Amino acid sequence: MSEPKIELREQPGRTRLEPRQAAPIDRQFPCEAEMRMAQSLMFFAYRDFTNAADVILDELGLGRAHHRALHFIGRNPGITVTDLLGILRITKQSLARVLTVLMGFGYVSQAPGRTDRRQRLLSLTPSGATLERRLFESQRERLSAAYLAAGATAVDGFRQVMRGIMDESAQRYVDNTDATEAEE
Amino acid sequence: MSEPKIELREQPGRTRLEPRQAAPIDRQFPCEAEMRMAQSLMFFAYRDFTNAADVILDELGLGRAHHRALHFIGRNPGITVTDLLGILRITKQSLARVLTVLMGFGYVSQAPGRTDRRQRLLSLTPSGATLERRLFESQRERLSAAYLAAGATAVDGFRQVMRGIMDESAQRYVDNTDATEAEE
DNA sequence: TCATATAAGTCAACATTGCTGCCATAATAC
DNA sequence: GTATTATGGCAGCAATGTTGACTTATATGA
Repeated sequence: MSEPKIELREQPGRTRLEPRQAAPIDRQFPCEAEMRMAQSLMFFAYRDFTNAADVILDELGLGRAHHRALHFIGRNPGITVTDLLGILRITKQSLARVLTVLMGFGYVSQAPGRTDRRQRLLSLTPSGATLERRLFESQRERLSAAYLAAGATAVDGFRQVMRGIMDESAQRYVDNTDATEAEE
Repeated sequence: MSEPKIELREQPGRTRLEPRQAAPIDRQFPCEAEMRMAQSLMFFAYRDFTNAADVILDELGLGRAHHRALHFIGRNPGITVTDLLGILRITKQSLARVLTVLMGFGYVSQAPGRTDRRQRLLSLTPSGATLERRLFESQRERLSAAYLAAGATAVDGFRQVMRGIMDESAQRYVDNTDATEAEE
């Protein structure tokens, strides 16, 4: 693979630049090649980032959906079911299936809301927090290596671009998280 | 979370400090808060990036798996089934199911290998290329907005970090693609 | 206070996309 | 000529997403 042998109906005519130095950003800024590259980057980075935790999850008979729930409950102790649904963007039924398992194993606990007793505020139990941390550590290794290799400036760029890709409500979420983390 | 308030699961009472300035990166570089943030960034950015194409895929009765195949076949015309399996990291059966549909709709064509006639070299047909481009354009909007807003330096950092997160073979792949695209 | 809206739980049924194991065919390689 | 490789196909299972309908408890507002 890799080399286009036959045809390739796309790229009508590309101007060629000889070398291939640092960053050949000449024409319009986000050129097609860069956008294409981004598609691949998203695929591979997401795949390998999640794979790190999948190994542990497999041992426990859990899946990525459980990890996502643990992560967001861990970051937002006392979150309501509705709010968690809003973050994950899945249906109540999909979340219920996951939460039932997590509560069955004692990783997540519920508490009625203080002001609104219809709510069931979700939190990690000690063992849930331990598991979530274990999953986190499994991803941390790969991630911190990437961060260290790239440097603080690159990490800042990474954060900016990732933030820009997500929709507004997600941006607001990470902005708040960021603020919260910083002041804690 | 970052700060141990009580033990480490929830936080009944948070100590609050007033301000919340720029970026307090003092301690070790990739501090926990940053790693935690990255988990959220990966989730939201991937979710919204793929969602853009999902709308179109739904109309056609296709899924993300079909999009991924179209993307990598489009980027690597004449790729063998084995190589595509290596990129996608799924089983032969999972890919076969997807390819059967794509060939049934006439989006993908096969040709026997020239040197090894066991191979079935995969390429996009004209209509496959059109569809792939349509899917690409749906993601491009969001992505190029993010790129433009962040700027070339940030994009470079984004690329570096994403590359560092993926495993070695994926890094080699994107390095080759990068070189190929740049010189084309 | 009664009507309506909201938070949450639950059931049944279904689709997509992974996986395993097993087997077949054709072509290559030693 | 036998082993290996590239591909294809079948049966069946698991995880996780979906819809739609219905219930219960609680909150809220006219």
